[in-house]
Amino acid sequence: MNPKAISKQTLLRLPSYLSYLKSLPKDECEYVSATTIATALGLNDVQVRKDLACVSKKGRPKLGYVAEELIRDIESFLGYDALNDAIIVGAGRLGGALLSYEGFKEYGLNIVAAFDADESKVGTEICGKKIFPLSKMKELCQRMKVRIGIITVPAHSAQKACDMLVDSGIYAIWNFAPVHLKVPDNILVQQENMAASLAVLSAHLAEAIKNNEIGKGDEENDK
Amino acid sequence: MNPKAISKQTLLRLPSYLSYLKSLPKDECEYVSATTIATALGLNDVQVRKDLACVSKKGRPKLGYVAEELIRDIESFLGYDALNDAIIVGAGRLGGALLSYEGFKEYGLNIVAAFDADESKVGTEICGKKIFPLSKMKELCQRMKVRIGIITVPAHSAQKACDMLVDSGIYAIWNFAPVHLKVPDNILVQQENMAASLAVLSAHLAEAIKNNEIGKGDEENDK
DNA sequence: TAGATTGTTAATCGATTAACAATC
DNA sequence: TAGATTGTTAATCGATTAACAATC
Repeated sequence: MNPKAISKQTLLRLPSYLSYLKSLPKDECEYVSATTIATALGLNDVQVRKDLACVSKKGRPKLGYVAEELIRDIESFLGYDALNDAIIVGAGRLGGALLSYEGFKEYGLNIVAAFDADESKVGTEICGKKIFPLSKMKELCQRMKVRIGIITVPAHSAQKACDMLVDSGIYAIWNFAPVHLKVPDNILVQQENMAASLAVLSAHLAEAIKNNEIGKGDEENDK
Repeated sequence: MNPKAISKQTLLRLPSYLSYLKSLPKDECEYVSATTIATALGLNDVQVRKDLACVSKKGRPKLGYVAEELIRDIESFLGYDALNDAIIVGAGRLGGALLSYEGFKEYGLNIVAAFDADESKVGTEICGKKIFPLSKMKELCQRMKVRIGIITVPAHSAQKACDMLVDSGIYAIWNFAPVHLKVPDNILVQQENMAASLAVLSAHLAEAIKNNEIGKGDEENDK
């Protein structure tokens, strides 16, 4: 059914390629090789080549790939060239930060409004984007044909927010609450798991301290 | 050298177990089975059992694991019981949001200060935490024995921020900039890749639209 | 031509899942 | 005892890497 099924790993790596390619000086680098990309990002070159093969045209032996083309192909594959409207549920600190971050437009994400249960927030604006009561969610989503919902409410109300989004006809959810959401099969949930990242950091640090690889402070910098 | 090397995948799942366990009503659930956890989080039960075996005591057949004990063991394994001081480089929107999020303490992360190149921000406070000029970073890190640095600067200055952190004696870096950082071998970088999450969301959505699984809006809700 | 690079096929590696005996 | 659950060993699966012929 799906002719070129792409692995999740590959999908996760594409944005790094994109940002690397964009960081290259345009005039100097018409061609870029998989080996170059791999070295810059600390990856295996065959892996990069396979990833690129999923989304772009063939490279040319000895030269590599046309950088401009690669950028366009990755962007179009990831859907960054078409703007998707999204709403945020939870206009707290994190929600506010996301709401006011202009950079998401580069990724094809356009946050149009926020919703919050807190009546004192309703009616106010963050960066020109209005905060509405939860009761308005369904109507606004359907009228504006919003397909993406972002959850930035506390963990205990995340499932409720999720249910409301689903009921509003949302198709994909980006969840910042550290909770596993239960959704119908046809709804996509992308978990943004900061707690998990933090766990990796924290565990490595704990391990290093236990093994005396680092001191309790900066001793290794002294004598 | 490392007696019980734990897989990165396991490490990433531990926080979900923890948050699930904490969400259980204490009085009702003295014991919790791997099967229950697995079902709740949409995982395989053997996987949960193997993960738990890495960090906790044996479970009891027919009953499961003692919930309280599991919570303690995971927390201690992840180092959440010992508070680590951290600093943030970049006091913009995202940096400010992280700075003012109290919840990190639960994960053993204590953000003590922020640094920013913008002179107009220097001297101000966010949630009682001071913003310092970059020039003060090294001295403060060494004096307070800070081991974790968080990067929330724009992509183009992330490597510079990173170099400064390394020079300041930082041991682990949590990077929110969508850039691959070059660091010495002994420094741990944890990449928080929102662009990658967004890519997954965006690509699935683009695919679904192409396959006509969803309409251009809410038509499927009509007639 | 020689050499860097591509793309593909095969081998390796690691993680997940299945099967099953042991336990309470 | 019967049945739910554990922990372990073996099988499966998928992703990464190695090897190599093809290309410019």
